[in-house]
Order: sequence, then structure tokens, then C-alpha cells
Amino acid sequence: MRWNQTLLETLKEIPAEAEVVSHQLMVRAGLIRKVAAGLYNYLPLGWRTLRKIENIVREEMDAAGAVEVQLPILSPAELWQETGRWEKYGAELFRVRDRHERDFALGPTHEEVITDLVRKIVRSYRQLPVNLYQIHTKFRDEIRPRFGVMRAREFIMKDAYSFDRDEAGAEASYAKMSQTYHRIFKRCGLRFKAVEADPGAIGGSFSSEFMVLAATGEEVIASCTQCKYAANVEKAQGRLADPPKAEKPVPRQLVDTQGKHTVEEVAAFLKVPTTRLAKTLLYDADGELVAVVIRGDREVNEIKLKNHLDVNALTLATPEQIQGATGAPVGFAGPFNMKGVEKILMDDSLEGAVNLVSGGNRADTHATGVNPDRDFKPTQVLDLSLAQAGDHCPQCGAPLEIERGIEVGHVFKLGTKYSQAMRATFLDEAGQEQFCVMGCYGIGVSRIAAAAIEQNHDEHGIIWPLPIAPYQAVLLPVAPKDPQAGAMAETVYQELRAAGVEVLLDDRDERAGIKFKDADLIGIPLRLTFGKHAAENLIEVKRRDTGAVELVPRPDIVVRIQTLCREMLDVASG
RNA sequence: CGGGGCGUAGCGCAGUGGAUAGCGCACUCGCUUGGGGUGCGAGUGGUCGGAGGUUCAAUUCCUCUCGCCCCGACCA
Repeated sequence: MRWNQTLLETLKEIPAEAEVVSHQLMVRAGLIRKVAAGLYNYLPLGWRTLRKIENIVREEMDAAGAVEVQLPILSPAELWQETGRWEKYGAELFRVRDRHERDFALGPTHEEVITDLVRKIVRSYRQLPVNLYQIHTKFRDEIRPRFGVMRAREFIMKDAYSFDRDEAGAEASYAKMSQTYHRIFKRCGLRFKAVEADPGAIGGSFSSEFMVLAATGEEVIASCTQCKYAANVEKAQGRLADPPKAEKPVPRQLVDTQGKHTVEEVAAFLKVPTTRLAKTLLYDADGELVAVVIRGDREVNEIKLKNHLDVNALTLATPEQIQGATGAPVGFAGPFNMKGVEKILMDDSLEGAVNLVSGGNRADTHATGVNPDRDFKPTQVLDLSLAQAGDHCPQCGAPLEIERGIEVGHVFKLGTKYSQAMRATFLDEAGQEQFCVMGCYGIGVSRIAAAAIEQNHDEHGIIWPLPIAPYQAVLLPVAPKDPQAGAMAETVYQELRAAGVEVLLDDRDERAGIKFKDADLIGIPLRLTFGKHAAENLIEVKRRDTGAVELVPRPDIVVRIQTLCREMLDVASG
């Protein structure tokens, strides 16, 4: 491709609206342009990278025995109503109405549509297992789209759905997809980690997320410093590093704490460690008031709480609700003598703790000597806290560390959640009707592009891993006064193309400095310069990643570039 | 949805109750330069986000509205 022929404009300045580096570079390098919040045009360069990612995904999915289909973006409300997700998916589901006032959804995911398809076709165990996938545009009405294509309202996703005759089969399908995902992300040149996750709105019994490790990632991961355990903090179970010591219970007493609300203020005022405090939080769970009691230095994991309570809406109680339940303003709730509270859930961080400090259920008052079972009776004691650095690994006991990541893939064991709701059944050998056992597997194709940049860039621009680079090599004729250099660039361009190398020829009438800057910015792995060495029949080849420069004799250039491409491809795919 | 910020040329930004609204970059033309965003000159480009109000006069003040960004809440 010739630069003048493609629509490629680079920007010298950082767009004001872009906060993270991948977003800034995607705009500056001419990969994307914004249409509206969370909606982007993919320009030729960006689209090429996307297609390359898609092709890697396609090759690996096909190799794993999955088959590609294409489902419609619009799907009728009836299908979503069958599984209850028309309501349950909430405001994030884009809804549209046709001229006959019929409701449709713009698909954020396709469990309903695929299950509907399969139930209409599959009747016998002989037709199973089957794994269907598509690469398509998805829609989610994100509350706050941000970071460019990282969290967009319209994005490209590969979604796959497996249907098996039994749990064992489903387990095998899941394992196969998990392996395939490792291969895909490796081939995309990403440094990533698979972690245990919360299945969220998709549901099912178990899921793993594939996280690209990056400091700007929106996801927080707790991983063991010794063993392989790693989990999204939404899911992670950290064991307490410093469990409470046994002590003789003392009587409960109210103390005046004069407007000290926060855990830190109260602990400092009473000269006790924050671990001594029993933080009491009130939640409105589908209209019911639920109290959560947790150690002062720990945070409630609302995902765990919501999953445990199995409710649709979980929010912190309003000041009015808190006043009604405790008789005190916000900041002075204690777990005893509350009114209208349905459940008191105690985090296991307080298991065995004695002589705690809690709110006194009276303005400007806290209680000391608060003891579980004596002063209040927890409805249940369970793990409700957010794992933190230093917690002990639930598997080997070593300390956990906290990292950040970008979720690029998520695999789920769905069980029969959808096949039961939608009656996707088949007859087994015994002629018995059985529900399909399902799995589903998503990859954020457009997000991979952003994540790859987040991981591979420097102060000059993008450093594309070769397998997903829009072009493998960029050719820079930089000596316009020397017709020989220009002619050499032209013939090398033709020869490389003929040899199957993906090349971009910077045929603009620009100075060398501009071409060098732009080549760095758009991050093409190999740069060929036709300039002062052309007279000696030499071409300068520079690698974008290592910066290594070599002078290659004109006759060897095609073979040399092919060799370099192969090397860089092998490194990426291991 | 709550809090905050911003909407002025393609991009980054100044500016003002008054006349023809500016700077840098980009773009066009000419010359110059030619291995890391060359220099000089001449140009093109604006409903000052939109609506309403106050005023002799509004891009500027007020109200509303739309859009964008950040924090939070929320959320595969």
C-alpha cells in the first residue's frame, strides 16, 4: 500500500479527550476517529490490525473444531424474555422498537439467539457436541464509555457457544477453549494471565477471565506470589494474614466520639488499630435492609454480597434508611439493637474476634467491648471482603499480590442455565430427553488492539507485535534528490509485495524527519530506509522493537526481510 | 444518576459587553531545505455548540439545552 493512497493522517498533538496511552496513540497514529462517545470509525490502518486479530482468532477457533456462523445483531425481545434477561440485563441492553412497536435488543451477547438456533436443529445426541462462534459487532449501553475502544458502546467481539450432551463433555469443551485462548493471546504478542472470575450477568457456575497485564487496566487481580492461584478481586478469596487473638470479653460500653465518622478517625481517637473496629454497613437489597459487619481495615466486596443475597438491586442504604434502622445518622451504625434489618451478615474477617469497636447507634457515639454472639447474633458468617495485598492465598497460604489488567477474554461454564430456560434438549441413547450443557467464550477483538498498544509502546509511539501490525514493513525513500534511491524503493516495494510481505510505502513528498517520526508513531515492526546508503546499493533496516539497525545489500533484501518476519512471528507464537 | 471541568478554524489553545475574533500546528501556493516534525513569504479556513433572555449592542452576562472529558455510583 502506498501512503498517499490510504487514508492515513497522523497527529502531532495528543487529543485532549484521550486519557490512556493506547487511546492517545490510536488516534495519533490514525487508527481510529471518534464519532460519538464510545463509537469509533476504524481507519484503514486500524481496520487492518483488527482484521489480523480476527484472523488469528479464526484460525485458532477453527483449529479447535469450532465452526463460524453469523447471527443477527438485532434480536427480538421475546428471546430475552424467555431467559428473564430482558429485565435482568438492565439499562446496559440497547433496546430499539420497530415501526410495528415491537421491541428488539441490539445484541450485547448472544446466548439467547444461539440457544434458539440450536434447539431448532439439534434433536439427537448424535449432533453433539457442537461449538459455534461468530466475530461480530456487539452493543452495550455503557454508563461511562471510556479509554477509546477499550470500553466502547459498539465493539467487535468473538463469541463462541458450546453445546454438549453432559458435564464431562462440557468440561472438555471448556478446557479446549481455554487452551485455544492461551494460543490466541500468545500469538497476538500479549503478556497475559488467566484468572478466576465472577460470571456476572452471563451466569453459570464457573468462569475465567484472560487479563492483559497493564497498570492502566480497569480490572484488579489478586494473584499468589508462590502458586498459580490468580483471581479477579471480585472473586478472589484472600485469607486473613492476621487473625484475631483470643482475649477475655469485656462489657460493652458506649463512648462519646464527637463527630468521628470514619474508621481511621475513630481508631485514632480511641487509640486502637483499625483491625479492632467492626464496620457496620447497611444495604438495600431489593428493598430489604441487610447489615454487613466487617473488620475496619477491609472493604466489602459487593459482587460477593450480591451473589450471596441473589438480588437484582443492591445499593448502600440511604441516610433516611440508616436513621430508621439505627436511630443515628450515617457513621454511627453498630450491629446490635437495629430495627427492621432482615439479616446481619458478618465477614469472616471478624470470626473469633472479641472486644470490638462499633458504632453506638446513637449520634456521636461508638461502642467498645462489642462481642459477636453476645452483643449481636450474625445471621451468617461468610467471606464478603475484597481481597487485598498481603492476604494469604486460599490454595497455598503464601501472600497474595495485587495487579491490574485489561480483560480481553472470558470463558464460562454455563451448565444448563440457558438450555433449561429455553428448552434446548436432545434425546440421549436411551431415548431420554436431556438438556444441552453449555459453555460460552468471548474475546474482545477491538479491545485486544488497545491492550496490545498499552503493553507495547514507547515515547515515540506504538511498537506493534508483528502478527497484528497493520503492515510488516514500511519503506521510506528519504532522498528525493537521488532518483536512484526512489527507484530502488519502488522496485523493492514491488518485490516485497510479490514475496507476500505486507508493506507500506511512504511515497509522500516529505522530509526524512517527518517520515521517521511517523514510522515510529504507527509502529510498523520493520523500517527500510532508502537514502544515503542507496548509492552503495545498501538498504538500512531498523527494527522498531529493539532499535537494531543493519545495512542489507540490495540483492539480499527480500530474503532478509522474510527471515526477520519469520523470526518475529516465531517469537510471538512461541 | 451525583460531583467537577470543558465546548472559539481540522488539531492544540488564547481572548473580549462594542468595530474586521486571534496564536501555534495542519492545509494551499511560491521559494528554501533535504537522515529525526527545515526556514521565509503569501493564502484558505469560524453561525465563538444550540435556543431563549437582558442590553442600543452578546462569542463575552443570565437561563435552559445538547455534546465531550474526569471522579464516583453503576456495570461481563
